[in-house]
Amino acid sequence: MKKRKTLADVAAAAGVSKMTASRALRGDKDVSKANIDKVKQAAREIGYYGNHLAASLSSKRTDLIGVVVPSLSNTVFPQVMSGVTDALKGTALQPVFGVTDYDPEAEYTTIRNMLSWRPAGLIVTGLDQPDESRRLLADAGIPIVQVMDCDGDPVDACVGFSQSRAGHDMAAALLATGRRRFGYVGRNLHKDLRAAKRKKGFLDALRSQGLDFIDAIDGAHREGDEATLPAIACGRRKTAELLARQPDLDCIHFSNDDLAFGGLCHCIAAGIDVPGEVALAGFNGLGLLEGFPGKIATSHTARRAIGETAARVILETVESGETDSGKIHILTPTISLGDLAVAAK
Amino acid sequence: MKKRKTLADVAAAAGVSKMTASRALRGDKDVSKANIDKVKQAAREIGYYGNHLAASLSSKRTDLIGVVVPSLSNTVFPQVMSGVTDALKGTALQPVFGVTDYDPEAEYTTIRNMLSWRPAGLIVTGLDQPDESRRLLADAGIPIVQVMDCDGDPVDACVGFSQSRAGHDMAAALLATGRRRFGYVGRNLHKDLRAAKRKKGFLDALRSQGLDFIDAIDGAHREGDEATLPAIACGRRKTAELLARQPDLDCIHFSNDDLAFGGLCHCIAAGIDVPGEVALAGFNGLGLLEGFPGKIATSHTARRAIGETAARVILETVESGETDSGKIHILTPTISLGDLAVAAK
DNA sequence: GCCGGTATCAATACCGGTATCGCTACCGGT
DNA sequence: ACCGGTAGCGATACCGGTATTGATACCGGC
Repeated sequence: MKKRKTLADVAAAAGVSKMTASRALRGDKDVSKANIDKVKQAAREIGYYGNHLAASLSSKRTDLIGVVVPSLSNTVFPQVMSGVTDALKGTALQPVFGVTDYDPEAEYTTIRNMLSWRPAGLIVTGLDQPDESRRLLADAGIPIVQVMDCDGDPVDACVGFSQSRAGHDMAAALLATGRRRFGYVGRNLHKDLRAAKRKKGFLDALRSQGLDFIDAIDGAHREGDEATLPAIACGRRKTAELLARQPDLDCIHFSNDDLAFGGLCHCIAAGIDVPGEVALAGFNGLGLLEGFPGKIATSHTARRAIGETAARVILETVESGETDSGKIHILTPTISLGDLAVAAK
Repeated sequence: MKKRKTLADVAAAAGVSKMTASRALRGDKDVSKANIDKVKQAAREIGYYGNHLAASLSSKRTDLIGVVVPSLSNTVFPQVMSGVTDALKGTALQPVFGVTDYDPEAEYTTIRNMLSWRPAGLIVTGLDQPDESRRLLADAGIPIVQVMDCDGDPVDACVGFSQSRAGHDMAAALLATGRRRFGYVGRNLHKDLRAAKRKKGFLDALRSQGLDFIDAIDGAHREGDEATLPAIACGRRKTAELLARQPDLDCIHFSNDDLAFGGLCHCIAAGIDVPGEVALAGFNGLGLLEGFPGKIATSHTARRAIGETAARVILETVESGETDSGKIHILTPTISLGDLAVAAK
């Protein structure tokens, strides 16, 4: 294999100094048109493509934006990532993704690792990082945007919505349709803190009416198949379990739409009328539900927009050269009740 | 903001030279236990976390593996990414993702950009990069793994399956159940080359029996809503269109499961018996279909395993220090016909 | 014809690490 | 007591770019 081309090679080929070559390729001024052409031509001929490592080290700037998400299997996060990617398209900035698997330890490592690339900004999921991670973020000296949640104290900027209020509002909406006998199906709640917040918000609303979940499957146990089982299949199985124990529920709240859809699958298969006999409520408003004939209740969250806004916040902060981006952007989810509104008891 | 801590700061705090500090932190040998402790202690105290830019530039090695995928909205790719992430967990290597939106131009830019970070290896989707991109990959001097497809000539290694054979086999399986009047629904086929290959393979199998698609919606036109409409809703609408034009089809092949599921949604809503009146066949074997009561035919592709294998190939090549990883790994999809086998005419 | 100003380029000093090599001190063997 | 070997550490030279400063030539104005 031939040795990698360096800027010096380009400069030599073009008959100018390294510095002039560098300026020409970056579109800096102070280079004559003739030399710009010569350099670009030379670069193309020898197949030069630069070295970000050296460039960034030297200039103390990178065009990287770190994005830390907990998971790739929940489609919500790829959608946030899409939003970020889109918003950054056409700019000099470039996203780099990291996955934590809902593990705070892995999150700390990932953040640290990202910071060691000296990114221009960081987007991380959630507000509830452990102290150690928080300190890392706070001291990084770059714009930090925490997304998906706004119940708490952001390190810097924040784009999302109140998870607990989202849960609360959904409960209120369901209560308004006359439902009283609630069940809950969740998964990994010990790790998915935002889902836990929604559950809590939901529960608070129930309690304010003197109600409670009649039964709940959190899935904090049985790690094994939890991890491997696709969410929909998991939701289906757990719904079957729950309804076997409590056949007279009139509403089941799920921690998200995947599980809820699984629940719907069970009901269809078992011949249970939804929402006649039992109403199902998920969370997120996945595209999946849009095309599907049977409707369930859900909250539409603006994942894509959250990603886009987060990216834009960083972009603006970087461009304006400010130190503090510290704004809070709230994108409240909108509830849709599916066929439930019509079927209100 | 305080100035970023450098290795020199750590060294000073620990009372040793930069070099000793560097070695201690990296776990190199030739450092006394006492000094290792002192340095690590000092690093923790002042909150040092290294600078990958400098380290990589100096050592001429990075622990980055670039992963280039066409899209994040097709869940298949996040799944491949998940596989890569998992396989790399616990190793020194770290994935970096890039998205091309099925645009060859963007793909070229992304590859170039990734290479300029001097990654340890590259995973790219597909075999059909334009010449310019191919040359870039071939000359990079690092292990390259092309994934998801193996119809063609890989630059280096290759992990996937034959897209056209997959199409062919599905057609054969459907023909064996007695279906004869085929329709096709696809989306973005002008960009999604692999879906186009599957369609071609499918069509070849039909033609070998003297058959053809009676009607097909490719969706190469009407860019507008193509892009924004969720895949399932899109599949539903197009299926409605197709069946309106050709009510007597006995089988519709879709370019993937999302569209196929959309088709199923339409049939359910329209009261069309699946697979009694018309059989539906998708591609990928999404988890979505597993929990769902109504079954359609599909090919299960091992996305996760493809990601894992690709990562492992790079890992092994890097560790063994070989120049050429050049193996071809085939993970043939398995066809499941859903309720179709039973309902065979 | 002299002068300050501007356009263009080159030389030099880093950026923050790591590779390399040399030096010292100390070890056991004879 | 002498010697080769090795463990432990530090000085120095890079890695491949960019910021900065300095040098040169050429310009119009007086």
